[in-house]
Amino acid sequence: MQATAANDLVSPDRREEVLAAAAECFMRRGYEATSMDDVADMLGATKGRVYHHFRSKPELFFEVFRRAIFILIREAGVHETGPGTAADRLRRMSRAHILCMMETQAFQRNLTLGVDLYRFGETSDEHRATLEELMDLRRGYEDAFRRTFAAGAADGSMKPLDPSLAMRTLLGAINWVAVWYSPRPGETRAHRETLAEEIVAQVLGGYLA
Amino acid sequence: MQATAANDLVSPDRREEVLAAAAECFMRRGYEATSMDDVADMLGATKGRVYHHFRSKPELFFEVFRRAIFILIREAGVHETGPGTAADRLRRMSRAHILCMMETQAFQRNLTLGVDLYRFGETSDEHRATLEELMDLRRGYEDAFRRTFAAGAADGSMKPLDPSLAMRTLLGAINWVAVWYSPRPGETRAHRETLAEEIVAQVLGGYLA
DNA sequence: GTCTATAGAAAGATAGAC
DNA sequence: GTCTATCTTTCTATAGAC
Repeated sequence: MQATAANDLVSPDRREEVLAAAAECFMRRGYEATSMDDVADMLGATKGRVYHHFRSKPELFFEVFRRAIFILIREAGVHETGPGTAADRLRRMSRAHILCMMETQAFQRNLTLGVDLYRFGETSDEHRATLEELMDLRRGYEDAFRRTFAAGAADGSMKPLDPSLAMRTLLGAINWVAVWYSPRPGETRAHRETLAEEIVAQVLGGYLA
Repeated sequence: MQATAANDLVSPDRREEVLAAAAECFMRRGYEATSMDDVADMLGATKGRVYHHFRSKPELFFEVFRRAIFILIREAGVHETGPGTAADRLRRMSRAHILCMMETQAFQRNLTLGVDLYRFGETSDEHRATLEELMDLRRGYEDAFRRTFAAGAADGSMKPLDPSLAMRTLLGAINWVAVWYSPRPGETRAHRETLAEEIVAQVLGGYLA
């Protein structure tokens, strides 16, 4: 169908714009404090446009969340398999994770918010199912770090620490980048990569054998 | 005045109850998602009680925030001065910080929320001044870690790393405890201390000379 | 010091024009 | 596909009884 083909080209981009605006708003003000009007304002539009692409505010948030975790899996998670020792692989995973925190900050900050919603939120059955699915995605991503810590203990490249605890302290340190980082004017990718390397060097030092 | 003396004994406790309930609510649902009715419900009371002790919702939040940072300064910040090398002092500071994250979790989670409010929030002049003051308190606390990293480079007990970056990665790792930690039934102080020691051992490893 | 009742503002969501 | 107008609910905050 030609109409569908056209939509595949045009509609996703418009939808994408709404999504990016929502991520930015959620990051700035938080999920609850962000109104649908805020998202629309950021686009220079009105609510009508937002509601045309997303049924409700929770669904808008879920899409932002899903996007954030997909980016992490694609950019960092993939390095779980690769050459070298477990320590080498963990270094590549951490480096990529940090760059994601810096370059898709608006999306990534929402991962933390999502956890809160999940742990304490009173949501409908439908939304709860979606949250469950999203949390599974996040857990799966975290498992890659857990497994790599275990692999490091096995291949001798890393200290034999509790893999779950190590995963949490490592992810804490590098997730926090999304909290304090803000790009300097004129900053290049090379600057961010240098910064990421420094952080990795500091953080991973404690886990290496 | 006897009335005042009585208030000094009674009123603060009632106020304290409201404060603790607010911290708990803010942690569970976040600041914006928490209504004054939610806080009252947690007390088995109505809004009237909350508004009797706190003029507005922001002021309630500010008090929670202030309490959180005071606890950190009192419990962890004080260890900046003490015996041993800078590494020894940083160990004691981190250990105490982690225990605060576990034992006053409800209060501590709000420190992160406060940062968001400050970075992007559109607040009144009065509230902005208060936020400025609270952020100075937080900055001052962070400076203790920064200074101790610098002292560690000077006395040779720690690697000569960028103190600001090291402070951020360390605090990221140990702040994250408040995000993932949840107390097990029957857990004792001794359990938490053991856990805190493990985390400190893992995290500080990378910074030691 | 706490409650009930309510005013006033803001937000999520929908209907229908264009 | 986007806008205007509006319905409905929810929330902050206050007034006044007890």
